Amino acid sequence: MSRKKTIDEAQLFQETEKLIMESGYAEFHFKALAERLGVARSTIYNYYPNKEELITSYMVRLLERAVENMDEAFEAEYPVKQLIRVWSRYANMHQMLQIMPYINQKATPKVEENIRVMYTLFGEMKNKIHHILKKEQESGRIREDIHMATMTGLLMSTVQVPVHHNSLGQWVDEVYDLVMNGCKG
Amino acid sequence: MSRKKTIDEAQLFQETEKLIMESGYAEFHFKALAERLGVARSTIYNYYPNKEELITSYMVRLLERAVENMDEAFEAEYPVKQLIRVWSRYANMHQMLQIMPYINQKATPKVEENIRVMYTLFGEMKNKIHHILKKEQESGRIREDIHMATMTGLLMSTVQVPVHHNSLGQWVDEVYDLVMNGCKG
DNA sequence: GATTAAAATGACACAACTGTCATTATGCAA
DNA sequence: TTGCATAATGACAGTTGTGTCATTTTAATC
Repeated sequence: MSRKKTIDEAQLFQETEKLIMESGYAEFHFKALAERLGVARSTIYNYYPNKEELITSYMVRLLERAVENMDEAFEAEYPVKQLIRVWSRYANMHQMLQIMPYINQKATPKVEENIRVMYTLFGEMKNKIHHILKKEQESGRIREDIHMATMTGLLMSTVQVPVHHNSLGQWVDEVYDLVMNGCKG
Repeated sequence: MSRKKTIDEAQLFQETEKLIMESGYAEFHFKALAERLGVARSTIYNYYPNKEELITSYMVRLLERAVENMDEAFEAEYPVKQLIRVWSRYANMHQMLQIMPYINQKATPKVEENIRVMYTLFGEMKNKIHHILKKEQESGRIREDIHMATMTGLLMSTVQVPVHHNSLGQWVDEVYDLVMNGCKG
């Protein structure tokens, strides 16, 4: 019964990410999005009432997946290395998250709700990293004379290190080596 | 002769930075800027023809100063530590630079020129870091088995590590320790 | 106090995105 | 094939920032 939909949420999310990655958040508006999807701008309003809800919904989904994937690190042989690997796999997520300050976070109640959920997920991520580092400290593989917050911060900042190698594996190897052993000759 | 100016470039730059730091680039427009400066919006057009030229001019000035200040690291006893110190001193500069993708870089020829200058200055910064690391390698204080680009990247990414301590000095101590010696227990 | 050069201002036309809604199109089912 | 539910659409009004310019204000000088 009734008419078929021409787009779905998956396409919406996909084009949202592509648009933002290619053109930045300033270029992210329903006019540009509609063009890429091949539908009229007003069609998108049947799916999301405004761009803030669309983008934050997408971010929540990204974060949820990332949080799930971090559990791999708990079971890995070298948890910290696995952490860096998972972390780097979500490099574009980090790029997406950087646009948060530019989002009108009070656009609608739903947007505020999404932002709250995102902060909760951030907290979970930090907790997981914290747990892993703590566990590594207890088994003596990580030093205990540096504030945990500084180590967590350094670990999380490694996603900003540009990938110069052909394979992500090499990047992970080098960064892990540096994080664990430092630059000292 | 003639009328006195009510604002100058210094005020313009100061309020520009404050506005962006407090409200983000999306809120940076001449209407908001004029309100903070206590002048009419059109007044600002007597100083800069558009916001892109204003913001990029300011960034060029910031970068120039940062590049100058990096020379301190060459003469310091612990060059890498000094590098981290100078680097961290310009934390708000890094925050400012993050808005670059949101600037309409083709707004006017002058904006394009400013962007070019900025890239040149970036190059200089990278060169200086490179030189310092190279020199440290030669004196055996830094290992040589990791790609220079990865080490430079890690060093530069440390500005993202949040400052948890009361004093910036403690932050520098810990980050330097981690960068040099790693997390290994 | 009149003159004048430079600065400040408000109004105007313009451009771009937003959100809504009445209308039109589609596809299934009776 | 007709009826109906749902999706898509285009047009419209509203909002906000942009850039210009004729006019007004200011202060130094004559």
